[in-house]
Amino acid sequence: MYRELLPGTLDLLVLKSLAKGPLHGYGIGLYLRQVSGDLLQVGEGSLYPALQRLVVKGWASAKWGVSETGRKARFYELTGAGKEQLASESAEFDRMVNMIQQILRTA
Amino acid sequence: MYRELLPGTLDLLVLKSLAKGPLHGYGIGLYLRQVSGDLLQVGEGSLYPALQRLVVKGWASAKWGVSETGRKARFYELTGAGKEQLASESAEFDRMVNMIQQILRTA
DNA sequence: TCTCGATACATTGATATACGATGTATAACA
DNA sequence: TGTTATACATCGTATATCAATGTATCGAGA
Repeated sequence: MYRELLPGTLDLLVLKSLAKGPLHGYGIGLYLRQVSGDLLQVGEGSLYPALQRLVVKGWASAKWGVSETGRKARFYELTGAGKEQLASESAEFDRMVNMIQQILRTA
Repeated sequence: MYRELLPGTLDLLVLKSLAKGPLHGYGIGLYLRQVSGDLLQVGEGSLYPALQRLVVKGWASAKWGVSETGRKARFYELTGAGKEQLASESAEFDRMVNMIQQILRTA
């Protein structure tokens, strides 16, 4: 079983990470770790494939740049379609969760 | 992408379905469909493997019986470990969801 | 100056999951 | 008699996550 993460939610979390502006992969990992209070530690073997998926689907674009620390880094940025995807996938997630929690709470 | 179901939650939903008493596979499918207001339609190709998993892990036991309609049917029942699993997995799900929703709602 | 830790990229292989398609069989009912 | 609903199950495919591994660079401190 997958433990670290609720399966199927990684792409959504990455989309959200990019919502405030471009970030490189490593930065996304740090961001998620930070906003989750160290609960989420997304491995690179999960994160980079996820970023590839977003680019392939046209939800993010990637370009090389220089990180805050002066290092070469690949920056990912949400496209217009990516912003729409974030909104709809987020709503869908809430819908799913509400349904499941309702079932779990029925006596 | 998986659409019908939030991945990783099927076993939890099946455990919950069995919480009120023994059920056969077909009955679980009907139950989930009913309590979700027709939103959830778990296919048999998902459901039966899930039941096998629960049995293998010792969370459910299976025995042949006769259904309400007089048909031969395999009834699944929660074990003690299964009840514990339902409780802990349910709590874990809530924990995960809270974390994700908190992240999604940060400005 | 050399080494080490942190930063940053990425791939590979193992494992698990979900789903559509398919196949079997029986009971009830029209 | 045939059709629908019930009930079991498996197979192949697509997808996802994760652990492990590999490469390279930068800055700080020994």
